[in-house]
Amino acid sequence: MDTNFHQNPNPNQEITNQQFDDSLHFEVSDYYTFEDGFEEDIFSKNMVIPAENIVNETSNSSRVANNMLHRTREKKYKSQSEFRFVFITKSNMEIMDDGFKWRKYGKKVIKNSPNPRNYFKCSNDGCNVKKRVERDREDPRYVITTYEGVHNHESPNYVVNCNNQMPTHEWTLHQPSSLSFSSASVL
DNA sequence: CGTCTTTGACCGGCGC
DNA sequence: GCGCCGGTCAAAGACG
Repeated sequence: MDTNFHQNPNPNQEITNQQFDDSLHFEVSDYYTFEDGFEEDIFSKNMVIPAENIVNETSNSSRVANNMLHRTREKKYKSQSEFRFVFITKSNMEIMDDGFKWRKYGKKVIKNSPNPRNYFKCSNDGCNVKKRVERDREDPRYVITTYEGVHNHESPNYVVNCNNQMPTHEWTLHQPSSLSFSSASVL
């Protein structure tokens, strides 16, 4: 499966393994892409967790990922061809700089979840990419971000101030440092 | 004053 | 048909 990195969570910055202040630190735990027919394949095979390549906390992150995937499956999408991308991070921040500018258009309390789900659209004219951000209902240390669609424009060289919570931040991978967003995928 | 967020209302899908 | 639920809209407010 060819997974391009149109959704690299932070395309403007290099991925590093440096240590940072805890308040700026989060870990990339899992991410998944969904393309035509692929979602069904995952479930019929009880899915494979790619996170083994990314973190060493796979037992917990896998559970979180499974919860999300099942929730994702429950949802009916307008078009099977829409690109979907689930990104799970361990972070004390909910709104992270992913290199794009987003406009919040909704917030919803989800049944059986103590944490609300936030809805965003890409601010770029004519770009219909959406994302949903919520904390995992069972382990609020994890932030689950679901991207839907493909940007029809380049990522603006734009640093989001994250509601003044932080000036900017770096993405840090638990391990290994050589992970490439363009090659990792669920297969 | 322009931009962004908040939040209640509304809508459609789905199960019963 | 009805109620529940998640997703979206849009008016009003907040903020710089």
